[in-house]
Amino acid sequence: MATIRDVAKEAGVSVATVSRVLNETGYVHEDTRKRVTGAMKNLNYSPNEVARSLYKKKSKLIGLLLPDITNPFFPQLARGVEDELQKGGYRILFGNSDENAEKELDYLNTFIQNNVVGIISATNNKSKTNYDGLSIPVVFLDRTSSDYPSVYADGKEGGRIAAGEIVKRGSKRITLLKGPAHIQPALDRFQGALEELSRSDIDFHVMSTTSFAFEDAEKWAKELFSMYPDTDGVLASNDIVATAILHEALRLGKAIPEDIQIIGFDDIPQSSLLFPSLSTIRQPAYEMGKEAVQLLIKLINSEPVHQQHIQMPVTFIERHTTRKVDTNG
Amino acid sequence: MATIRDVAKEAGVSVATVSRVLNETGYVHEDTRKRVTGAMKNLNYSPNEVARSLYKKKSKLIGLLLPDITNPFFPQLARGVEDELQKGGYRILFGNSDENAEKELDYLNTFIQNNVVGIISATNNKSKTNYDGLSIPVVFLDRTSSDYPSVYADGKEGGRIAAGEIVKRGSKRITLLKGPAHIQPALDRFQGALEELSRSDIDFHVMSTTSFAFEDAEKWAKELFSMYPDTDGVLASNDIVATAILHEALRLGKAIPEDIQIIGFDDIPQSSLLFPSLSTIRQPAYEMGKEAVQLLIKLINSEPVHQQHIQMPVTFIERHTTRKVDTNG
DNA sequence: TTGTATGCGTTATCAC
DNA sequence: GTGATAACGCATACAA
Repeated sequence: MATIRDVAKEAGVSVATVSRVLNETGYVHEDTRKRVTGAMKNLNYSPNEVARSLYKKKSKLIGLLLPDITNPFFPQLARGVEDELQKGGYRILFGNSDENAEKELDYLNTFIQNNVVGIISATNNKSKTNYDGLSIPVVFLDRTSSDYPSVYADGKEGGRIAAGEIVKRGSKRITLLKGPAHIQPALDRFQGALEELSRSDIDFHVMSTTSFAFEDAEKWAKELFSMYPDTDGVLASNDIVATAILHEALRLGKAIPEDIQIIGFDDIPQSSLLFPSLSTIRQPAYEMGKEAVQLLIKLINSEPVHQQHIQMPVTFIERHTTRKVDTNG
Repeated sequence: MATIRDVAKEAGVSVATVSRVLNETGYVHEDTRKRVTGAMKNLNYSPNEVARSLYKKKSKLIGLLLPDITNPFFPQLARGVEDELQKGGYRILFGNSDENAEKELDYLNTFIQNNVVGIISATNNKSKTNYDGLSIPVVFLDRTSSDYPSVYADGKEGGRIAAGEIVKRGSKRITLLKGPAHIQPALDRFQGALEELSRSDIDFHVMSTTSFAFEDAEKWAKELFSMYPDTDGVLASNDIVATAILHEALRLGKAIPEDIQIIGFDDIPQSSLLFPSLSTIRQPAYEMGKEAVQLLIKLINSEPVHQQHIQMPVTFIERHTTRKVDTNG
């Protein structure tokens, strides 16, 4: 690896001059500028970001902390983050926390140790104390916070919409699935649905799905139909769980959406490829990622920020696990 | 942020001594060691990885380059990589290349500029020249290479198995889907299937699916059934495409697996949640990620490596888009 | 057993 | 316009 010194020697100038042409700071004669850029080309020079980072006490790195990239909701988020970050020349230091406070703290520390200039975190740990005392901006993604800037979907409204739509379409014995209690967005959508359901005259059960893991989804599905066999409407905690419910319902020979209606949450890409395709509440994951980055970059640059808390809209995606509203039963 | 100098002052020793206790190198009296660790605690000191990296010319960072984390096959890989890397205290600098040579080169450059000690790349670009002249170890993941260490599944064998199984189960008019020509693993599985099919007396068509994107999957599915409406067996280029085919077949009122058998490739997590659940050729993605890291770390440490090219086994996962072999038609 | 001094590759502050 | 040089935080060779 060629260093700035090598370039300086090759071009017959001082390192200061090389640095000037590199950063386009200060005056430098056109001729020498050419000699320098020529030397850079010759030596295939590119500046050492580490040295730069050490001196300036700031890098072009940001830390991205996700609960688990294996959950199909997060790749979308991550992609939004990356695409937007790339525009500003930032790079991603990446980690999965598994919603584990210790792992989270560990990653946070190494982010700091590597001079990241900002952090985007989508973890839902109670221990926000992990973030206190950080001298760099943090924005929470898919997570509300009064203390920190955040970008999140309107889960409560999503829950309300889902409940409203399923009731409007004629389900009478609804099962409401409650996601993990420690995950705020899951709680929000649950509470929204609960609120809306309570407002109606419909019977409903609440059942807890204490994880969003693929391996467990099937278990919840079987449990649901063994406990509430006459359910004719399911409000799932997310699309994974909804997929498993759909699978099990079909396996049991139920007609969808005639016997049972199902509404998911998230609108992960594969939901439209199910058969019948899954009606769901869409969160604009990719856009949320981008939004979070835009906010973070403003913060990094100490630009004025109008909104510290950005709530993104959710929408009902009507597909084929719900009946048409005209032909409701 | 406290520096080593602050700690030294607080403990009343020199920075060298602090460095010694930090790295457990050289002798240091127990008493002073305690004073130093105490001071570290007091000041909440943790070493600056950037300075360290600059001095030692090596970091605890590795670069991970994926085609697109949004493709459900890759999160598994990524997770395997991360989990294994974590054990060694390494962190991930992450990027998606979109199989775009320019983006790839861009990421590679910034990896180098940030002093990564190794790179794992799952891109399938022809331009392996991007990697020549790198002074750090690279291992290719999900990609064969004679020039570089690599970890990949036996795609050709997978293709053979898939073809063999669908023939054995009685499909007579098979459509073989060919993935993007520039993606070697897709080509391998195609060629394996082609080979096996050619060996039989079965009629078959070949149709190209030139991308693995969700948005296109539906298009391939419709195209397939409009071009080859009497197909009774589909060998899909991956599980996404298979999912779309299944969806379309069901939509057309075909009975699965009686009218059509479908076999996918990858065994992404959601495949088992489809209905009917998808028969597929499993690649051990998570394990492949781990394997790649183990190889990379040996390379980084200049340890002897028995196998530069690790081929992982693929297996047929029999689910419900294929008929039982006893009751074949 | 401990301290001093040097350098890792850059940028920025001064002189010239 | 350009060039020395100090400094960023750390690890090491060498002295003491």
